[in-house]
Amino acid sequence: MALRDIAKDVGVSVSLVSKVLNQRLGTTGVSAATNAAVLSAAEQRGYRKNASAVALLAGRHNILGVYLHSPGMAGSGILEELLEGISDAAFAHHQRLQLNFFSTPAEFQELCADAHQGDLDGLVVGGIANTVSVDRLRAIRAGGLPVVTLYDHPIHPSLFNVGIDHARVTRLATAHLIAQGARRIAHICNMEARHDGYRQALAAAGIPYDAARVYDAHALDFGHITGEQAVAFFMRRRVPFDGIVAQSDQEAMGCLNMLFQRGCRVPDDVLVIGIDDAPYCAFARVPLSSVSQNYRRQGQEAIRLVLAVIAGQRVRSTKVEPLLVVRDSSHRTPALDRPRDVPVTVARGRQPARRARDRHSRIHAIPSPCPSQRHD
Amino acid sequence: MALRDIAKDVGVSVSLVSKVLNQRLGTTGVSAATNAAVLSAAEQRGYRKNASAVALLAGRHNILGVYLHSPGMAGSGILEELLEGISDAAFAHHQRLQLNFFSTPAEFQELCADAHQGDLDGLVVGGIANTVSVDRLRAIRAGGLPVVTLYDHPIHPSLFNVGIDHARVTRLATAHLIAQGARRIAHICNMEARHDGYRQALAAAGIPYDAARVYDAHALDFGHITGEQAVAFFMRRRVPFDGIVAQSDQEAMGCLNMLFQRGCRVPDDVLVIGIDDAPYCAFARVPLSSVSQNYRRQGQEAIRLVLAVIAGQRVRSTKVEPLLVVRDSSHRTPALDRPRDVPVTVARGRQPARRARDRHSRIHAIPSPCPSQRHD
DNA sequence: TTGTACGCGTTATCAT
DNA sequence: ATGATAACGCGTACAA
Repeated sequence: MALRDIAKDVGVSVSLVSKVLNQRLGTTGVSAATNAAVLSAAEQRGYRKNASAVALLAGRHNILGVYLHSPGMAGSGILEELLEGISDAAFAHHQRLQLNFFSTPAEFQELCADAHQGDLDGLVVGGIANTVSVDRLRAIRAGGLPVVTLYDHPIHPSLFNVGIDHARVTRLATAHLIAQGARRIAHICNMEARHDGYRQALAAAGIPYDAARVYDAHALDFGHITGEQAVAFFMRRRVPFDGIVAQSDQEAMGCLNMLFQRGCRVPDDVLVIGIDDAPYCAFARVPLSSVSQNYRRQGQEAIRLVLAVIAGQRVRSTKVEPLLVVRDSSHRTPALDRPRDVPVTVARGRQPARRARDRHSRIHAIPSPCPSQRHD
Repeated sequence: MALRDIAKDVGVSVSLVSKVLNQRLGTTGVSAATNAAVLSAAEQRGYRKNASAVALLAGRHNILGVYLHSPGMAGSGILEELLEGISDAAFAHHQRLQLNFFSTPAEFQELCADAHQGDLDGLVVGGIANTVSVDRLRAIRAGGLPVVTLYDHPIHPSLFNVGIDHARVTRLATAHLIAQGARRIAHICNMEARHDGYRQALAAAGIPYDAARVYDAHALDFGHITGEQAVAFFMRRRVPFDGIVAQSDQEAMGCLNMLFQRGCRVPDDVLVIGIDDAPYCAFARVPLSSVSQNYRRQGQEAIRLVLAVIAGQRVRSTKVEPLLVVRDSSHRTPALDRPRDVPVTVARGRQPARRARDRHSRIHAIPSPCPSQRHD
């Protein structure tokens, strides 16, 4: 099943077969008879190009490295979504993946050493924490390998980035709680950009900012314990609040647990919203509202971007738009007539950004033009 | 940075460089001088083999297809674990991946059509539900492509499988509850094999089987609602129980929710254990005990197996061993002195099967020889 | 309209 | 101990 075989079948030369199959016939053309014969022979023998031969000839490999920092998002579903976006886009462009997970900086550096010498056409680096070495990546880029990162912001001009507008994430969450009637909204603060969004939403609604309603957590403490501590903190100080914008779904779960333990009702007394739209939001004691960061799209964008760089096109770093997913924890009037979340075992389509389990939660996309689609 | 360049540097032939770098010197050997010169030149120029050229020559591609059925395990962490195992093993063997997720049978068939003609050396098919067509896979196998599946049992003799001993999973869970003092253990039944394990554990402890304590769920209803319904079912019928063996962590979460709603305490009144060891077990209202199905190992095994088949070795389908993970929900005396689960943001190592967040939950491996290690 | 020749980078075989 | 040659499958520049 090589060009040779088809050429033999039809009785023409290998190069002619190649031309026909690639439609590289110049100005002249082929005789209709030969054309048809070649095509049918190829069809019949199930001909398929040898990717290695093409790659060898083209000086490419059609392989993209994907280095992901996996800890910090267990169970959040982030990795699944990101990988689905990445694998879909890679497959569509006939790229194979060298997929690697790393935990420690040492592991990351090991991978970088490999990338430097390996047979990769490009590299996508992502995950959550910025535990990677910018210098390593710059060296790789300087060595000629296109690099696309998946971080909040570009970490260097030569390293293109598909980011997330964090201020927008919290702005969306906070504005939603305001729209639901909350006025004294508490906030767990892990990241400055997200804190900005919280304040912007308050300002836009004319609600004064009160630092007493902000609980400062360490930058990487996104766990459920942080949520519990935050609620306990506010209560200990007798700070009244009727809404909480957490920085992760785990934090929000911790908030729920502590609120219930202290006799509060959600959403009746307090509205709660998390970030990430983790799968377990759907089956929390009170189904948890959340802001999805649209990781599937982020993965797709990363592949598109790195391929564009490989192709020598001029590209720019982009950001993807967050999505608001409303469930009971942030909704004053839980709709009894709204169908209950379907079990997650129901098959879900690949194309729609949302999962089938959430067909019944309302999704609010941001209406403004989406910068992440600039290059489509 | 090709062999040619090094040869030019040193002033020898290309083939000699190849021999030196591959240590294929036959019986004769090389002069120490040339040897050193070649090695240092290669080192200095950062020489790296061109994988495409090697693949072309070898008639291989070093690419493995990985087709995963993703729905049904959102948030369980299964996919992460499986993929970490797969990518680790693939990287170790210098194999790249063509990773694809499918939801519907139609999508699966599309992928199969591609595999049939594509540049894959082998195929790993997995996920949870058996929604794949055995015929399609057999056709692919018959076409010469090694196929390894990740299902409960081999679905055809020509398709090797890395499976899970389901009876052992529930046997382990049930025996654990018995060891903790439970005698009237309820059971949610989705799969016959798991039901067998439940009965085996009872029998081994001399506890009579009582069909009234078994709640029959549909084969694919592993969601939290099933857990709620099961508890409600037993209570409605006034069936007494002091333990529940659920069939998933979501089911177990549903059990917890309904038990609390009805005023029961866990673990004081009822012991609860789930299956899968999903990440959210650690931050449930009562940290949830579970049986891990060791998906990381399963992924590693699948790669090993498919490479063995490619290499023409005789292989056999295997099974991986489940691991019992004990947290508070199944433990009569919650140890106050036991450190609380650390937040998941703590970095975790890649090698150990367990996550850092669970460093403090006790893991009970099965002491018997592990069949999955037969081929190591 | 079709065919020939060459080269991508590597390795195995055979010759020197 | 080292070198020359052929071959893997493909695409393209050039020749006919």
